[in-house]
Amino acid sequence: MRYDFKAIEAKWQDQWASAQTYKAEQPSNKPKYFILDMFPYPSGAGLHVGHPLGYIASDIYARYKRHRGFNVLHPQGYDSFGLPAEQYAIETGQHPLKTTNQNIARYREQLDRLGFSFDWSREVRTSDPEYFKWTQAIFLKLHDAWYDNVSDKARPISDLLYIFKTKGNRNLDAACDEQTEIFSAAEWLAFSEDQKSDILLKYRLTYLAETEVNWCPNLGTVLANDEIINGLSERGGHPVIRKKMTQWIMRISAYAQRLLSGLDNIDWPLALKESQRNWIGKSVGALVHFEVDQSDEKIAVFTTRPDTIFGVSFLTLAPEHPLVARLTTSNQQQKVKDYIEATSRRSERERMADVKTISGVFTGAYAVHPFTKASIPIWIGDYVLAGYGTGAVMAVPCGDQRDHDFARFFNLDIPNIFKDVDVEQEAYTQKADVLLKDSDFLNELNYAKAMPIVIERLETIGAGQGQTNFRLRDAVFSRQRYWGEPFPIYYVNGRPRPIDSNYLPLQLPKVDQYLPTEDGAPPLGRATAWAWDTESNSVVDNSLIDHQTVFPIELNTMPGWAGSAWYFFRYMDAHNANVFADHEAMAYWKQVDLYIGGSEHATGHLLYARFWTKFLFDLGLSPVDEPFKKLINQGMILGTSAFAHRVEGTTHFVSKDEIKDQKTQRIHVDVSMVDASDHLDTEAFKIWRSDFYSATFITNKQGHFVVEREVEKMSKSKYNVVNPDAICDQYGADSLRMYEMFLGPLEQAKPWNTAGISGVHNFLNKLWRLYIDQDGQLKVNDQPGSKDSLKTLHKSIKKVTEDIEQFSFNTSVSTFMIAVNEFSSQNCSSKEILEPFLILLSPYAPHIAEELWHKLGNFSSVTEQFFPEFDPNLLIEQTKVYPVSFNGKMRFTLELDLNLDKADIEKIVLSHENTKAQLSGLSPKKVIIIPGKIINIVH
RNA sequence: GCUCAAGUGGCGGAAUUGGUAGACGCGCUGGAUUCAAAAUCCAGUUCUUUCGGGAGUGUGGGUUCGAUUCCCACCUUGAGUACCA
Repeated sequence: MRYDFKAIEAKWQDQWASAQTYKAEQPSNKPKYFILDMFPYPSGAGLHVGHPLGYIASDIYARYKRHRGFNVLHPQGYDSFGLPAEQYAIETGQHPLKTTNQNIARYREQLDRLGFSFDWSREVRTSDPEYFKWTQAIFLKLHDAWYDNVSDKARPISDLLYIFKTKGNRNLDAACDEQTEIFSAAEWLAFSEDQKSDILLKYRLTYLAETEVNWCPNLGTVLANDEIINGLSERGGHPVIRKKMTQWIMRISAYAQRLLSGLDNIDWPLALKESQRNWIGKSVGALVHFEVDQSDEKIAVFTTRPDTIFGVSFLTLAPEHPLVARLTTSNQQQKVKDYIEATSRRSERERMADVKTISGVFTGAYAVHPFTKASIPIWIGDYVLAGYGTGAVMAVPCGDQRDHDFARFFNLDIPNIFKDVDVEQEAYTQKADVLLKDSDFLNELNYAKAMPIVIERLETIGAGQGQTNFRLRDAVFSRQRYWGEPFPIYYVNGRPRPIDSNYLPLQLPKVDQYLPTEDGAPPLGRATAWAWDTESNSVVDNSLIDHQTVFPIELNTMPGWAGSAWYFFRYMDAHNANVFADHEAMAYWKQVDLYIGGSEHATGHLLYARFWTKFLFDLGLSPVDEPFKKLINQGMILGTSAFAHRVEGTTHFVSKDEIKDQKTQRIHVDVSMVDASDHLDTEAFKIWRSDFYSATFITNKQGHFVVEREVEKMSKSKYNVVNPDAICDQYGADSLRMYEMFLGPLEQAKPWNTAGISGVHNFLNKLWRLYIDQDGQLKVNDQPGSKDSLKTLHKSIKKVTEDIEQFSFNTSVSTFMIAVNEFSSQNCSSKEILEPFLILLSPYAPHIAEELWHKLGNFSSVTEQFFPEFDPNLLIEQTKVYPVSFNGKMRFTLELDLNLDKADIEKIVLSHENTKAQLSGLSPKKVIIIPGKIINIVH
């Protein structure tokens, strides 16, 4: 009987589903293991072969962990709020929920074919009201919390109210807006309710503020910093401009230090930790105040190198700096005005792209050096950014290359404060052990020693203090979109009030169109029933707003990352109606042990999820403060695009090897029309797109039309997408699973090549034929396995176990192939060998393993078996002794099986004549010697 | 510019406390089977060679009896990030 993968796979998928084989136990006495994939956004295009890569890896690991006796939680769900469904709704008027449900159904169908061991009973969808009710509830908790810098954690607003009432905020150290007034307890009590409400907003962990935001006119919404790449939107590549808007904002900056320190204790790829560190951007230094000559003004600068303060030769302000206008002397007035105008005409993007051009202007004013009292010219330069630090720098040309360039360009002083260093040509920017000179009390000190001293002196004379700056900005949380979580907020006198969490979910209202309104309000502004009645605690018609108890509801919705910032907790207790996840369930599952997904979420999702987890931890709602213990980034599977060359301005296509001098354009052709030798099926191509119907082809001498190949990202528009369904039809899910692993290391990007799958497919066929004869009868006996077969088996067990634990799934596939080849040549048909081998194989190719397992007469599932252990005694290598001549000297390289201490080894080795005889039957070690001297002992 | 990662056959890739480089698969070549094809099986496949060998893991050095592996410099590619003071 042939290996009928289609029937086998369908049969076991049904069986597993109906028996709920992969349901996680709860409660359970077993040790837990939580393994999670980044849940997908269900797009209309469906899955391509690149998507399941991470899911296959996590599935192998989940199955392995079950074999090891763990209670495995391996769930899946959908990040189902998002732009594409809304875009489609705008175009067609169809409710995004309908599109979303259709896409989810399609995704599920595709996922099911691959034999994943997901516990679907815990599925979550971020757009499900039963889910987003808790997203809204967590938002309200953030709204009802502030950050206490002293205890270094979030606390409820009620604590803050008590502090205000009893002590005011004078001695309070809390994360808050920059311009927050100081008040006493008495003053607080005298404030009106509106005033109190405004002040509290400056402390809440999610607050409403008018800020400059990144506005994308084409998308009609604001974007967070991580959604912008080079001044263009990540999605769609539309231009983004700065605009003032009132927005909900997450005070993630309060957690900057903890988000940074937390990275030290989690097992994540270095590159990913590095980009989070960059994004958080901690710099330790000092704030220094420079008095301005003949003025009461002070200029504050932030510097990471206060030790170089005696090298300051000028100050530079950003053109947008608020003091610019007041400082500029009358005779410089015009020049400064022209300069500011010129720079403001340049967009942020131009300014960032063009870092070579040096420009600036003198203000005419001078500052006073805090120590030397020397006069320091104040300049304006657009290399200083208004948005970072204080928007002003103390320029130390000998220690900073930008300052150096600026000084040279405008012919300013470059005083040298570094001993034995030449700063004529370029600045000395290292913090190495070079000593300072011409620096008064810092002379003869290095960076490390000078830092604390100079900061202390600055503090003594009141000219500054040590300070730590973070680049991490608070995250804008409002989107002018329909298809997202509504904010549980209504407005009284223009001031936000929370809707009590008992009345959640606040569901999305019906709208006639999904576009912003004519006057620029978000799509929810079109809803006719979008007002909150505080009496009935329900949504009512807008016409009732005149009524005393009825108020307008927030029109923005939450961003895509809201639902994904906590979804891992929901899997622990997916159906709880009273709380986002039960305390006991969370205490058991704790955190995600292994998280697999792409690296594109480095500074978005992965940072926000850590932020929310830390917040929930502070409130005692999470037992852990890091959500993902170990994280692996799977590499992308790339597509191999094909191009046909067309002579420019014609419909003539030229085979790649026939191109002479003609100017040609490359046209993407669908990869399904190209064979393994890169030959295009020209007839199929002609009917593929109507505009190519009359195309003519210049083929090569063999009569073939050769296309050009290139590896690119897999995408519909590049016609290089390979659909997993087609692969399953032709080769089966087990082949696909093994092949995706076989392609290369999990973390690496690698191109897809359908031709290669025949290798693993042949392997599965071979395995089948080895144990099943033509009539479908089992070719297995109850004889014990031969010594060779046992050795093959245990070699495989050892290798596969090591591979899985190190996530080197690609080499395991080779191991299986070698084993089956060896079994075949050993004529191995022992049940004793086959059974453990099937358990070993089942994480990779669960269907065929299950089928053969049952054919062997077993009734329970192969997934319930314990993973086999290897017997080291069967793995003893043969003793090898080989002499090698080197430089006329004789030396010996020995690989011995032994379990002896160094002295014994020496003794044996030095009498190597009968080494082999003496060493057989002991556990493996390696010794490498030259006569008379042991060079290396391998333990 | 900075940070990180990686450079091995025609291709994907193996090989680490330093020990016979190229496992395994694709592709290719030859053979068996077949009327033929598909499928399957067997053999070969880094380059070079006067068939003794010789060279070889991006380049150039170094450490070592021995280096794909460790160290230094450089080149290339990829990823991230960018006037961050």
